Amino acid sequence: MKLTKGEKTKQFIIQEAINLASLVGLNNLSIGDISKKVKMSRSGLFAHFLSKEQLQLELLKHAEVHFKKIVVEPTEKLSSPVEKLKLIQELWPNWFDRAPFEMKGGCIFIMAMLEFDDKPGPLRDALYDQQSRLVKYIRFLAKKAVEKGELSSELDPDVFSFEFYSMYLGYSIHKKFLGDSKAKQKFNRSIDDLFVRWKVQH
Amino acid sequence: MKLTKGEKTKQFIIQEAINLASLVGLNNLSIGDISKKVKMSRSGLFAHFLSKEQLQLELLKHAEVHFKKIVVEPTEKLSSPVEKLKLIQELWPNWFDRAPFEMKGGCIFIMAMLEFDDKPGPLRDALYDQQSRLVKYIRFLAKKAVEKGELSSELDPDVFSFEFYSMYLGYSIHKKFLGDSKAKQKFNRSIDDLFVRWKVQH
DNA sequence: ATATTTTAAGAACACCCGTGCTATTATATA
DNA sequence: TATATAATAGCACGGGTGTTCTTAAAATAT
Repeated sequence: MKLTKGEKTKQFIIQEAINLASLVGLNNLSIGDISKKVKMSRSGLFAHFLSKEQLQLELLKHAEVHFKKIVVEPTEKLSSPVEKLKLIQELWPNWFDRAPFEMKGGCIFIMAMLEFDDKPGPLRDALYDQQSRLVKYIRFLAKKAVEKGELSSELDPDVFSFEFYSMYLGYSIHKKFLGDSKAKQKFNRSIDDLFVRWKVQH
Repeated sequence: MKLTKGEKTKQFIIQEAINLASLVGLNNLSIGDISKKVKMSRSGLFAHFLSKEQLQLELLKHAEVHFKKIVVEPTEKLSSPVEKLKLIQELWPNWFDRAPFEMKGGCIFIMAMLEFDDKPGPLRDALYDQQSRLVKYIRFLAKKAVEKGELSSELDPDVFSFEFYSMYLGYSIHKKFLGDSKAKQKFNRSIDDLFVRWKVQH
């Protein structure tokens, strides 16, 4: 399939904009800043999108597509729920490093959640949708693992997904803001422990 | 001690501004918005601060003072490290509800960390300072608890504080953004479990 | 009651914002 | 290669930004 020039530059804009958004947030992102980055006029860039909100939405969708591709879809080849969860554990931190766009500022979703939690609209809806789906998926896997006897029947899948998700948040903050070089190590220790704790006794 | 009129309105400004900042973030906070809220002119309000950055710093400091008063200082009366940690567990979620200012948007520190993690300056420094001190305090208590034999000697205080802090982050996101009404319950289940896990066997 | 200092408002500053309109240039198609 | 279409730039708009300076009013001290 051949991309028209417009489509090509649009993709380029999106990649650069995502990088910028991971630094300043989706909301603080300004069309002027992006246009400087891609060396276009504000109006020329703007013509690719119907509005700023539309631009933000496209960035979010674009990031989501790659998030799925990088951390969720690989798990579909595995049959064991626990193995799936362990693959997520491996792929989730630094997932953005494997994406075709840069994300120097860290995970764009976390910042976006805080930016939009008091700002109703299509952006918050889309973000809520994808993040709650992710949490639900983790919970689903935990539940399946219990059913299959891979994890203890005393495990509450709701609490499991809460802890798993929390650890990722903690990892992000520790690594990015607190500058903790052992953040990933601690993340893995904590998740590993989560599995050990709820392992069925043999 | 008698407050001059200027000091009184300044305090009022700070309270209203913190409330606003918890909704939109410290960075997106605009002097125009605050002035509308307190029904003053932009310049009249501005005169109370040397710059916007100074205003942001004062908001951060003000919030910190009350955070300490509400969740840290009460623990100083207790002698047992584990009891101190359990009191933090109780006071940390919704600490802002007990503060003299409103914080409708949730914990201001979490949002600020994400806003400023790529923005070097005095604000990031102050924030880094207070948050890392908090993590260190939790780690210190965990270490003391191990030394006193209240927690297992196999516990790594570094991982303990990582998990404790992560759970608070998870609690905030689950409650505020994901609208999880059981967020606090899950937070407590997880922290309780943290203590059970590392309890010394009797 | 008067003098002085503090507090607030008003207007103006240069700058950035998202967006619409118009003209020009580059591309794709015949 | 000529023509139709798509992509981009330029300009202008109303409005918001932090900040400064000048001026009037209000609070405080004498």
